[in-house]
Amino acid sequence: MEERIDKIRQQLHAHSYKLTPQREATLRVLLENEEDHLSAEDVYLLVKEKAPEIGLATVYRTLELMSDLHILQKINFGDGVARYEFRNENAEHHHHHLICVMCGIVDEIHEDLLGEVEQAVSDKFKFHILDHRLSFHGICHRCIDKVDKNELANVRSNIPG
Amino acid sequence: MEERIDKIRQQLHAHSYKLTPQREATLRVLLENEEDHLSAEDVYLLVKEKAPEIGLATVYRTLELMSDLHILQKINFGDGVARYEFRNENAEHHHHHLICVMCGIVDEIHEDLLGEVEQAVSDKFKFHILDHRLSFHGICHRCIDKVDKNELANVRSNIPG
DNA sequence: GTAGATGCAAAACATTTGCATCAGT
DNA sequence: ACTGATGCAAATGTTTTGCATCTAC
Repeated sequence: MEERIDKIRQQLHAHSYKLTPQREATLRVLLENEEDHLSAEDVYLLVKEKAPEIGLATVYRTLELMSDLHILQKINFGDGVARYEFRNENAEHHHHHLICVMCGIVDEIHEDLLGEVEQAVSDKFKFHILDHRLSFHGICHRCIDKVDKNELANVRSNIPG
Repeated sequence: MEERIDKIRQQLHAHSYKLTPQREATLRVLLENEEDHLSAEDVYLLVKEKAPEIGLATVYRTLELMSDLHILQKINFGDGVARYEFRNENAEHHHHHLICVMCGIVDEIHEDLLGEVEQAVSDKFKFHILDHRLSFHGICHRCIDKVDKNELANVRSNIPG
């Protein structure tokens, strides 16, 4: 935790930005909830518990800055709010998501599934791929036993655009 | 074109909705621009040329209704606006997109690229897949010759969340 | 006539921006 | 003091909603 904060501090200083208390508090919230794909509003509410004077705009500006510096990745699951997660600087592309239409939980897949697919797309369409986005919408292992056939039609409508 | 309108009329009637002139005009705009992934605002401006009295809310309500009936698919490329395209009721899943970071054009891939990948994900994570979203961000064949190395760093920032 | 559909304006929502103030060097 | 960062409020942009009116059967 502390090493990661220190490393980000250095990255900020390298671009002559400061790691202010607000920025640090925001980053700590994200680090403590790394599994959760928080929205700006989520982060704001959690940061407010520790630093009640912080403003929503500062949270947005911090998230924006961290995204510009490639420390965070802004992601969009189609539900109308942006979410943020740490970038893995080793991975060439960002990872994939399993989104459960029953409980809404988002799991991550870190395997690179698309090597061959990218090659095929690149060849066939003469498209130079820089990155990709892949998500699966369905029912997670925690919910699969709770589902009956009648429900299936309804949960399908939880798949966003 | 007319057959497709007729078919949609029947689908609407089956749910006791009407194909009003406004809805028909909206659908015709979408049919005439099927390649273009129009936003609600885009549709509104185009419909207004034919039916100037139409309101933006009606366009939104029509797009929403068509999405509920699975006639349209609402999609989100992460640029802050929803876009709409016709669903292919034969295809099990929706198709994939190639998004050019230079010119912004969105091409479609209709091949099913993910059969094996889905099987692997399904087995490994015990996740029951209902649908997936896959998009590639990169440089299309029309732009590839225009790019030089200096630009590459800049266009990367056009990849959204 | 009744139920659904429309247009307009207002509201809602996420996000961004202007600006005066504040903090660290 | 200077530069960047903050908090607040106002502005923005997209989408939704309330409501009175209209339309089609």
